Amino acid sequence: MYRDKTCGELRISDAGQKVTLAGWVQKTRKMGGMTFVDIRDRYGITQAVFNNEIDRDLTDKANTLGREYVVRISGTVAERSSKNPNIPTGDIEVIADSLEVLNTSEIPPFTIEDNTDGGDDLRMKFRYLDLRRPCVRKNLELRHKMAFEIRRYLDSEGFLEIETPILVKSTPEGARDFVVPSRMNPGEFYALPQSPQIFKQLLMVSGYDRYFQIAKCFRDEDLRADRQPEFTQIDCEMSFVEQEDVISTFEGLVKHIFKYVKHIDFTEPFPRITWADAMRLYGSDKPDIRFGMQFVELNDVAKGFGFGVIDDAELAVGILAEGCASWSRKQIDELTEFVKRPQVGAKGLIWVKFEPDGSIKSSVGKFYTPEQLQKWGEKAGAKPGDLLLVMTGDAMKVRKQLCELRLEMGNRLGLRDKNTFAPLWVIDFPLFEWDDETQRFYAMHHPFTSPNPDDIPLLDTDPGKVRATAYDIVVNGTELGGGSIRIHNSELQDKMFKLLGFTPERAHEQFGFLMNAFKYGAPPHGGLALGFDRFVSILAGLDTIRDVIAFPKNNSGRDTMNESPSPIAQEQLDELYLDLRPHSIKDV
RNA sequence: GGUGCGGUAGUUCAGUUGGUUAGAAUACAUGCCUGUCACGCAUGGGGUCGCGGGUUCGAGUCCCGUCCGCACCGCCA
Repeated sequence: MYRDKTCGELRISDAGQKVTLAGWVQKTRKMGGMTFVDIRDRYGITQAVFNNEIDRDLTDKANTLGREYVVRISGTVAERSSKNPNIPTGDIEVIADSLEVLNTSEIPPFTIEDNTDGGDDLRMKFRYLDLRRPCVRKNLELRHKMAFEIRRYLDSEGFLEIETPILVKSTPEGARDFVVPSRMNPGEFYALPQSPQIFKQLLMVSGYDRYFQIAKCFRDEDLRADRQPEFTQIDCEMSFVEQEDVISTFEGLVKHIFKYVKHIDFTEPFPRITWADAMRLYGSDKPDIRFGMQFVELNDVAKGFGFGVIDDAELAVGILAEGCASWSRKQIDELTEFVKRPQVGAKGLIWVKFEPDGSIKSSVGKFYTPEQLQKWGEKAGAKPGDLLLVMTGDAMKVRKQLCELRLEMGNRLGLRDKNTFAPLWVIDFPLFEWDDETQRFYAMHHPFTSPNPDDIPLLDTDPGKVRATAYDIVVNGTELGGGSIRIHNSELQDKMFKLLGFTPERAHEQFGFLMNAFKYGAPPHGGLALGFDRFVSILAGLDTIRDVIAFPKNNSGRDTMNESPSPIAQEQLDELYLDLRPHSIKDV
């Protein structure tokens, strides 16, 4: 046995005990004839002390230790004469009587502590050192704990965890596939799954009426702070259920996680909002409802007074920032600059200040009388001291732009606290999304999503108005997951494929096996998938999912630690019947 | 595919209008220090200013190109 205690467990009650610890040297502090060595492992940090007056050779040896040396130290636990209240082991120290260097270490390129001096780039290159830092380790511990509680909850609800293949069939719809050449089938390719969607539906046909999987998924699209090329979903499917059953089961899961992992009890049902209302009130299908500031539509009180910017726009819509009438010209100019950035793309920003003395100041004072602006204020519920920010334009566009401004205001006013969690369901998504470029409908969720039964007649007359039986769960403005009730009737499925522009041949080629399966008694079914990495990062209070993944990829999909992706040998290419055409790659 | 920001010591950064030997902190090394825990004090070593080209008497600084990183838009059923 290398050790009999960890570096995190010794307390004052252990004083007098003889112990052996093993770990990494966090820091040495030499105080003349006395040397303190902080030794660290997964569990914590314990101070060992060496004293010239007790053992000169041993103290000399301790003085040769460098950062991140791996050591084994034996000694006696003793109460410290000066305690450190900042660490759990701060009441004690180990008076060393032996020291063994198990391994030396080069000087690490950054400090192994929460407040590291290393930048992101360097930390990723030396990720195995970065993972030694307690704050990164805590994220992975949280991830483990959540995965454990997810399994515990779903098991108690009768779900079976079933693995589905990683080498699957490529489908053209949806995200770009990662593909894998098949050596045994020259010229043919597998794809890595974007999700286990079709397999889980087949499992329903097979009668496994409650399935889940903590599943790796792959999408070959550009990355973001919250998007990795490979990521993990909590993927679930249930048979003989309606939307309400799925929602209540997974609301239960989310509540269970908050309760047992974060010790937060949600006693009330999560709020629900229709997609149409979410767009109208927040300009987003994933609203952050930690704060209000809902949109106020001003067409009826602002149009028709000869101000072109508003008269010519489809929609004038604003948000009320309570107590912000005192904001300076400079602060408001910053907001204007913010909405004019190309990423937001607005032309400008109209502001109206309802001063505490009852007067009104505004950027559109030339066009509107105070009485007219007062009407705006009434519509928005403005009180003296409030600031109304208004944008105009094409309805869908201006809502998106105002959404950005609303979130920015939330940030500036400190209304987006990381320790506050505001989940909600967004329901009644549209079934289709019209694409101007290709002049056709696309499935907003996926082509297996069932239309709302009430809207089925509209499929033939006005497909754009058809609502789907689809739902998303949103927490703090992040889409945590979504799902739908699926189509289990092959006639309806045929109709869907037709509306989506599939020829019967192509539908058969792509999804024939699913269509065949549906001929043999498919039960009504539906499900949902939660983004596991996002779920962990939300609970960890992080903006990026990178820090809850042990070995993440960077912005360009590269792993800078192992330098992947990388070229492969000509022999490997030959074996796979691949011809790279180097010139065309260079030209790209 | 696009926009923005960044790349200077092991690390994090500063570097003015283009001008003397490119600095600070930290890390590292050496010495002193017996209760430190962000220990302290002293001394020291450490630079392809991402790379390539250009302008100039002179470039870390200006221009062009390029590579890399981060954030975002497009994209992500």
